[in-house]
Amino acid sequence: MMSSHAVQIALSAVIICLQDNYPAILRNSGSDDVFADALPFGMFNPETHKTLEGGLRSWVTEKTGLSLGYCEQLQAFDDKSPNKADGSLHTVNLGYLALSASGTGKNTIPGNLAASWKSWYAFFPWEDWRARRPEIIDELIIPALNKWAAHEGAYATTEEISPAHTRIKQAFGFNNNDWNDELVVERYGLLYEAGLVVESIRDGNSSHKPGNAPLGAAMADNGRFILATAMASLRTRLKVRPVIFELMSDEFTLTGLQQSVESLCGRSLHKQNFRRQIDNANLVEPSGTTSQTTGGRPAALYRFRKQIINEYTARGIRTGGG
Amino acid sequence: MMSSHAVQIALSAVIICLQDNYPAILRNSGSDDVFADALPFGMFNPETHKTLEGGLRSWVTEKTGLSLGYCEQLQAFDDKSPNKADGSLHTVNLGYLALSASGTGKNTIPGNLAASWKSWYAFFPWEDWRARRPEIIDELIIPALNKWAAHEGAYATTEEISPAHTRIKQAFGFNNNDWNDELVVERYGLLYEAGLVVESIRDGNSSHKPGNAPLGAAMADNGRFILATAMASLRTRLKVRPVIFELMSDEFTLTGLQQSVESLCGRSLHKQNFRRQIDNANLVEPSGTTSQTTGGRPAALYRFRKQIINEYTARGIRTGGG
DNA sequence: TCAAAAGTGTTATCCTTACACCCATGT
DNA sequence: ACATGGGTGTAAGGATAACACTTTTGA
Repeated sequence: MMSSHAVQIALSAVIICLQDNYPAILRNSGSDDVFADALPFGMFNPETHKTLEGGLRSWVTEKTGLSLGYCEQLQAFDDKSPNKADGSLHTVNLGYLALSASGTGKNTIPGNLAASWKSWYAFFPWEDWRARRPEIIDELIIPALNKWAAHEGAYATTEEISPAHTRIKQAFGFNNNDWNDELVVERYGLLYEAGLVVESIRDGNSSHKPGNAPLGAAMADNGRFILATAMASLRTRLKVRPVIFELMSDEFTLTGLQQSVESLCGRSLHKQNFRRQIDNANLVEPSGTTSQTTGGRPAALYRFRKQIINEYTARGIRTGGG
Repeated sequence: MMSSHAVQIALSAVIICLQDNYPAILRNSGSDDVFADALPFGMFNPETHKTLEGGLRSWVTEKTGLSLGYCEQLQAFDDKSPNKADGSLHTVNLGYLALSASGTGKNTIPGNLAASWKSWYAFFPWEDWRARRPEIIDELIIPALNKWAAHEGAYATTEEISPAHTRIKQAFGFNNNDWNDELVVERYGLLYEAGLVVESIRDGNSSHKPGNAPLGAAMADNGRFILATAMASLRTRLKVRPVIFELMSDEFTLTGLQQSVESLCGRSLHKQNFRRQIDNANLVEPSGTTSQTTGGRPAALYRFRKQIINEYTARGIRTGGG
């Protein structure tokens, strides 16, 4: 007899690698509709998998051939999709963040798979501030959110700012200079609640008029929410642990390192200060060789000083300011 | 037919409140052996519970009568206990951290329950540095760990420090001054691996000779590991978000606030700098009244400025230095 | 009057931020 | 020569860490 507590656990993976100028995630593209993109996942099998993370690693290797380095559990996510009536088990989504290092062929996946890399900014265009404050924010997002908040916060007094407006300001910044790159989940959550992303309409959250502009590419199930969590986690982690090197090739230029960090946190950084940070933290050492492929003066190549882990708990990279 | 992927999810809660001078957790004390203390939990029921956190809140309210404030999912934990052969479902433990505010009667739980509060330092005596560096570290822990590491790291060259020794130094501090209060999991993990806590012997991790001194009170299953995760999370969170006020009464003195923070991070803080922190951060406002119960000069009472959340993303409390 | 705890003022130091400038290579 | 990107030095500002000292109560 089936216990009323029986569920199954889907181990969903946000697998990230760095491509030319943006972080990319591995996604399955099965169907043909707007929800075509889905996070790859495998079911946890308690009989064959000793641990949850072990289960994840085993299906990733099996299905994609990628060998994962850094791997971190994100959270267990509620399945918000309506219950299937076919008696199949309720599924709980356990999200993981995994990093795949750059390097010759390391990120290639077999051609026969319906999986491929896609820029994470395709799903979150408002998160990329490297060139400028994205137009989509002022042209579409803020007006639509304010409209929603005005409706939502009708009960707020005129003196106090409504809770909804507060959330908007916190998430998207009070002014141009206080954008917080870590609030990815808060921002997506607002857009979802306000009915501005396609997933929100799909899930029957239709008490709000759907915006007619699609804000970023959608994903199946709660894939985009899990991705938002992964982005936030990585952007946070980056600043306190040297995880960036899990994504780099063995050798890299300082500018290359800086661009990688920038692509992850979606902001451009101050060159000199970035270099001093790296220098002070003793995170890298020169490999002795140079790269001539950068266009101007040849750049010295560096590698990660793995020994730093033996010296003290290695810190990450500060990205404050610009 | 039972799917091979079927599991059940136990929602385990680390419920924390502040008692006189230490943080306390709610624990069930059922049996009579060393593993008597267990984290309270309830099974997730997908038919009645809409969400995972909802499921947790509902059984906590039902069984304990406590109304939870802040609640945060920690992680899904592997069940390390050997599989039962009785065909019952494999259980995955989903850990939560929940805070219960102080105040008249707010933390009282019905007398008919086999649950009660217990200092978290009973389980982790080496984590309380408020009075001094705990003797247990130098008298028992470090010698035992070094013995284990010497055995473990036999392959290390004489020039390089062995990985095991590195982990010990990182977790317990290179010297007296660089204790990192957030590394609770790393420290417990080391003790577990080295066979120095009773749980490690119980779980059959007996390749190492068991130490004959019990290091802290044990817990059933992986309860102590989950508790370690909760402590680490709270100590980290404390410094970036104003969660401390979820544990305080409505009104408090600055010294009371400081002692609460100290009890959580297990370190004593510099009074003047603590006050300046609080002042600069605009976290509290005077209530206008004073408390005469503190022994010396009456102390002004303060309350949390809830509006701060409307002004910007409120920060937490720095605890760096001493 | 003295112990005990509350509360204030000031200074040295370091890290962050920002600016201005020089160097080596390809075209 | 000049454009392009690599690389360095130095100064202003703010937060942190540490210091010494005064005030108000109860016993």
